Amino acid sequence: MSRYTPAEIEARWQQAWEENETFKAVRTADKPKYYVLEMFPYPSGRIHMGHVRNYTMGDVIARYKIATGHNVLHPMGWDAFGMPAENAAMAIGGHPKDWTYGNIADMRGQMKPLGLSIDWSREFATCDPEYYGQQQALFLDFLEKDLVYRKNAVVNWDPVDMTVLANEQVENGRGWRSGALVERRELTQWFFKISEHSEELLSALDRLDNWPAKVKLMQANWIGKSRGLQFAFSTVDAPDGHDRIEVYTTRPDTLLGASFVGISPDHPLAKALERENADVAAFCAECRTGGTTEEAIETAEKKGFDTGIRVRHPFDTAHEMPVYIANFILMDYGTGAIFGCPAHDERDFEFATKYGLPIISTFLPAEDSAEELDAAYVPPKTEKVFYNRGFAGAQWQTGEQAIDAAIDFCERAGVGQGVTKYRLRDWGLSRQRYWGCPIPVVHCDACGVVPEKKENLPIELPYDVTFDTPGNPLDRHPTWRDCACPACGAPARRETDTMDTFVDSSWYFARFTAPRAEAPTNMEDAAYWMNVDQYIGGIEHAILHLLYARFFARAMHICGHLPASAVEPFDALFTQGMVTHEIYLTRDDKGRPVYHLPEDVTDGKLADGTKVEIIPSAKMSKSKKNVVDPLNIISNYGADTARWFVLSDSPPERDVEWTAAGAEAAFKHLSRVWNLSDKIAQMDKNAEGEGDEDLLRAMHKTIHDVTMGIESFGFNAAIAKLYAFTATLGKSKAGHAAQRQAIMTLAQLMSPMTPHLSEDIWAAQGGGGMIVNAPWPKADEAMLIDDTITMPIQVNGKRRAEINVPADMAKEEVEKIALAHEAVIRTLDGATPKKVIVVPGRIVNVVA
RNA sequence: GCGGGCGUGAUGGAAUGGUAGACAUACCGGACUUAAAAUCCGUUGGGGCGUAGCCCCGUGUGGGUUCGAGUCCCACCGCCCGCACCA
Repeated sequence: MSRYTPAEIEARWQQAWEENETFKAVRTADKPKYYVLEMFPYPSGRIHMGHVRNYTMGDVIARYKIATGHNVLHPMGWDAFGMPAENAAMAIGGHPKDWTYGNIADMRGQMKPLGLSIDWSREFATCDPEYYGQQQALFLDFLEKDLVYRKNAVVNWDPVDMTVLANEQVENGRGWRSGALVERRELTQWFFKISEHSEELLSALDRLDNWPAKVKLMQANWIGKSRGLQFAFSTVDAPDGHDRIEVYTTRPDTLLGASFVGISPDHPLAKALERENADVAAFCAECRTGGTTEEAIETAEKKGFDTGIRVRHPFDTAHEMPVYIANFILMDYGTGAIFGCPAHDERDFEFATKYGLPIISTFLPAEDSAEELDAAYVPPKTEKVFYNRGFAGAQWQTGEQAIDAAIDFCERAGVGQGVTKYRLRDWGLSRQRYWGCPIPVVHCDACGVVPEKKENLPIELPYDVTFDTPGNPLDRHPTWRDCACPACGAPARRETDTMDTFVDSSWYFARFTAPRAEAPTNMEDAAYWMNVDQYIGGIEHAILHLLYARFFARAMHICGHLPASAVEPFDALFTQGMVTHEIYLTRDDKGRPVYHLPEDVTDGKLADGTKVEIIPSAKMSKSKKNVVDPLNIISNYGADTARWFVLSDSPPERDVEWTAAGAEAAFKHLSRVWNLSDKIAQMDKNAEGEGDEDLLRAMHKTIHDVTMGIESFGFNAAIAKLYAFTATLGKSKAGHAAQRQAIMTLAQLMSPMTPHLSEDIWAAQGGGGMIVNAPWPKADEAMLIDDTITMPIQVNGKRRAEINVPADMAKEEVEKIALAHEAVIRTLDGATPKKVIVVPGRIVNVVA
């Protein structure tokens, strides 16, 4: 008897697919198209189990769609610009370009043995000049259509290394290399006008029926549409030009409870005061340390500085309130100034308590509630409360009603107007780094900022740069910056900032439809292949990447690079979970953890018998030594085993824990299937047997269940059905013809997950051609219906018995049989049933 | 701090509001073997009783809706993801 030898089988079929160009995406009129895309990888140099899981899921869909008669586009590329390449150059020397392309070659070599159905002829990397040159062309088109502009924005500044830091490079408010306290500093930067599209990006979410609800909700909250009142306080004793402070509030119903005004340290008034008052300057400088992330700002201790300036309450000019500079107010949202109502906002309450400010309620839980509060009273906006200081007179109403009433009242009183605002900010794309797409503009002393001419694209990165000092090597390069002004021809300077890598990943899906086109896209190809029918990636991209890509598709349409039908580029989205692994650790004499590799641990012990602590289900990370290399799994068990396992144990949207035992079990199962096929192939071709009908019924049910499983991303459930059917087939005594039909169908149903094994079985059974080209099996509806069914019988919701009845039995008949059941009579104990609920084909519930 | 998600046996998980624990792992038992491995078969949520059977409890905690809740609603606890310069 022969054995299952994946190494030999997999190499053979991969070669066959390649020779036949099986996965080359072609446009033909006779078939519908299907575009399946997994979020392309960053070329770190090693593939990991997360990649295997991501690409296997896409591959299952791609192969299933090939089998169901589609022209499938399933491409692969590399998100190749970014900081790690520069970090590597700083840490170990070498050049980011060499490092990146070396990693791409390595990873391609590691990916090919997985047997993915990828059209490799479309491969590109975002650091290819052919790609980023087209991206520069897009930038120039965006500039022409007024979709991009320049303004000041803050960055993290490391005062020791004299360089801009990414948020990731700021650790606890300090630079990761220098350890210096990070400061916020303003630079002039390029911005995409994404916020102009806020309403459209928000309302279009409703049409994305095949996106996870949670992603749409996160995007909607991120865009953050709100209705509120914008008005001004008039100031007392403020510097010239600051006689008003504009404020935006979503809770104008609390305006009569205002007790202070807060402004951002970056507010124009704060800046004016800073220039003339050393104490203010010191406070603002303190506020500007510690990184630019919203998280850092909002979790920092709330601090305020009383400017001594007062404002008059618009509805009671005798009521003067202090103006504080406060570190938790963001200049980017609203007007950069707020009024504080401590009674109905927890943060304001904390602030007022700290600085001894009055706490004035505008509504209370009840008419006779005490006005003194020991905490902010913040009920849901839909709850009815009693307004003791409302604008529509004292009365009961919900917050929602009161807000509308307040806006209305204020507008009529001439205090501001109702406005709609969005939290979404414009997308800053400038990066002060080398390894990115150069921004194709020139700075000329006479002409100002001038776009580069399209015929000069791509503006290529120079190769001769060094990374021995922090900062952007393009700034230090002796000649690269020097150029002629495209407008006047005078000597000018090239912009040295490069683009955010999110720009690269915001249109690569469109480029895949015509990767060698002389323009960013070819409209014919884009019209045929777009949209991406199924996009698959991690939930961590739920907001930024997906929002930017949606904006880019709109912008590309405006510039004529995508059809109108492609402004929502991803028809269906699936967010998959991570691959995790246990962490094994012991403690050193100071109690610090010492991590151990999985292969050094047996039965929870090290070789010397020391017991290890086990942390279950942790994200794979090199420093925790819990990384499993897919290449080891492939060389031990084959790609089909790795693919089968990552799909089998957990639902795709959840994390899956990699276990050695699970991988072993997957391999055993595939061996079992292979042996089963081998046994059937050796059977007498004319052999008759028993139970052909039962086997074929089980087969058709399996076809149905697995098809549903694949279509609904229930891969783990589909695999459970395949396990069960394998067991059924293994035990079957059916004749050769039925068994052959069963094993070939099993191979087909498994083929999206285990394509090599399936091809081999197909060939061994004389299937003819390759299984990858065979049409997907169809379940015979007549074979799915059972004549009799088992119905559980509940008494008061608890299961007490079950009965076997014909599937089409009338309700009354079922009820009669149920009530006559011995266990039901016993449980009722003489009581008369009040009601009997019969759910046909499902369940009977007797209510006593 | 803000936004989103998740929580079911020893473990990963299954379950259109309708028999909780499919399928797999692990454990235990059996067959085969001189033995082991491999392979095959079987048992296994917890507790109890008069043990061919029956009863009670059970899906993070506490409430609620329903004939019926793992599933829907509210509150709490724990963990995970994102927070605009990580990709």
